Order: sequence, then structure tokens, then C-alpha cells
Amino acid sequence: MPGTAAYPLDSVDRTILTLLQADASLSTAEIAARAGASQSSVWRRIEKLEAAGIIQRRVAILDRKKLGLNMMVFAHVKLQAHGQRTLPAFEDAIRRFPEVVECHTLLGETDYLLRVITRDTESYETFFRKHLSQVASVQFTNSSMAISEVKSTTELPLSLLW
Amino acid sequence: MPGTAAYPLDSVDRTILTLLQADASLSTAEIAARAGASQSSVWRRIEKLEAAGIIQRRVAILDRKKLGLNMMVFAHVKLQAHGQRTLPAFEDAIRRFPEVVECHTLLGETDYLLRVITRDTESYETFFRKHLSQVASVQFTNSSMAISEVKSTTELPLSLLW
DNA sequence: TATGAAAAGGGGTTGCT
DNA sequence: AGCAACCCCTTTTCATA
Repeated sequence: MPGTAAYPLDSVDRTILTLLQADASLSTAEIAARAGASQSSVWRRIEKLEAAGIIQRRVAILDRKKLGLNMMVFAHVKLQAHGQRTLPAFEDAIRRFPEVVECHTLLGETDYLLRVITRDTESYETFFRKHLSQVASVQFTNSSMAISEVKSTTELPLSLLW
Repeated sequence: MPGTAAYPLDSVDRTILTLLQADASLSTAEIAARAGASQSSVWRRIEKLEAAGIIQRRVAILDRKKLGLNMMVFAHVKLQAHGQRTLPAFEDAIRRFPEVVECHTLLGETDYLLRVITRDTESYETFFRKHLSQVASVQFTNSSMAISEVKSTTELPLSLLW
């Protein structure tokens, strides 16, 4: 049932999720101390949260600019006619482009919002001219380069829930 | 020096980064096997990559919808006059809103792009009316609800670099 | 079905070469 | 960088509620 947790989350679960989405390298012992439960209990709860898919995965977040990926662009894309195969064809192409790290379907004026990461402006233009704009059914795009990050986190606002 | 790695990355480092940004729960032994290096060497390289800030942090990615955060909105925001204190004031407010998980400065028509996550449409409207639109100097906003995710990853396209 | 205590096993961490 | 020892944390077992 989407929109509802598969099982109720108590305060120990909430502490686990809050801590792990901030720092996935915490030991179960450290989490247990802060959550007020035993180490083995916390370990089992984490397993359940992973099995339920509430914890999707653990990842390392890398520094884009330190690696030389200096260009980030948000591109709105609108497609032409919405035939039966237009959307799947576009979406398959998108999934194959490594430059596109996110693609969201939007309600509103444009059909898609893409987050595109490349090395620099030149490589973005190459991507745009040779790949993105070549995908059939793209009507128009509106690309905006991201200049600075005021805020950026992968942490969900769990405080809104509890 | 932004845009350049603090030190050159060889193929072992590249393998480490590629694997860890996909799955941060991999053991150093597993990474070592795939990278063709010893376990302790891989461990020390990871420490160096963390010290250099190339690996920023390790986090757990949670399932937004399973937790009941069903609403995600991308909001373009344009400010009024750009006085000396207009931007910092807006940015400070943004950083305090838990609903705003990302805020990027954009080159182009609008000033900012926000990614906002809330429980549902009602809670988004409350956030928008009582918080976002109340921030002084907001001239206009353009909010688009995200309907579905075609692609979404925190993995940087390292293949573009090497 | 979930818990805490404790044993067993594997991997992170360190010193040495 | 690699090897090996050590220590800590993950994982399992067991007893209890």
C-alpha cells in the first residue's frame, strides 16, 4: 500500500531511520545507545526496514566538483504528440544517458524535468546537441545551469511525519 | 582547486568510487577483489578519499512514498529587487524549512529551483501559503508536482571522466 | 512475535615489512 | 603496497516475555 508504511514505526525505528539517513556508517551499537534499545534489537529492526524497502540502499555521496563534474543543468523537456510509444521511447533513451541522473514526470507546462551532470559547458552542449535533442518527439527544452547550491540533502524530512 | 581532484585517481581509486557510490555496504575485501588490490590498501585509499572530501559521506536512502511523503514539488522562485541582504535572507529561510531538501541557484529566467517534499497536497499548500510565499522578496513562484520518477540516482556519471 | 544477553564469525583497523 | 594480528562490529544463537 503506497503512502503507508508496511508496518507501524515506533520511536526506535524513527531514531534508526533518522540516524542512518544522516550517517549510514554508524554502528548498531551507537544507534542502540541513542535509541534506547539493545544492539541486537536495533540490528533486527534495520533488517526489517531493509526487507520492507523503507531503507532502499546505502550509498556513498561523492563531491561532484572535486571530481571535475563542474556542470549541472536542470532541463525542462516537452514532447510533441503523446502517442502510445512516444513516452516509453523517450524514457528508455533517457535511462541510457549517463549524463542524466534524474528524470521526473511533471504535472504542468512541461512534461519532464531532467537533472544533467557533465564535465563542463562544452560537454553539456555536445550532450544536448548530439544526444538529448536528437531523441525523437522532443518538442522543446529549456535548460538552466545550476550555479550554486544553497541546500542539498538526500535526507527526507521525517520531522513532518512524527 | 575546484574542478580538479586533490590528487590523481588511478584505476583502483576509480573502482572504489564506482562501487561505493552504488553500494556503500560493500566490504573492503569485496572491493579489493574487484579492484585488484589488497584489502588494507583499499581501506587506506577509502580513508584518503574521505579525508580529501571526494567521498563526502555515506547515507541510507529511504523510500519517500513508503514513509508517507507522497508529495514532491519542484518550485521555481524569482525574487524581487536583489538588494545586498535579499539573497542571504531568502537563503537562510530556505535552509530552515525542512520541506525544502534542495535549493539551487539557477542561471536564467528564475533565481532558484527548489525541491520540496511534503506529506500530501494539503500540507504542500500549507507550506506554500504560510511559509514559502511569506518570505520577504519572493516575487513569484512556479510549482510543478512530480508525478513519477523515470530515473533517479545519487550516482555521479564517473564514466564521463575516465 | 519481539526482546536482551552473549557467543561466534567476519571485517575494519593497525603495526610491521 | 601487502601481510598478519588484533579488535570491534555484525550476525547468530539462545532464553525469556
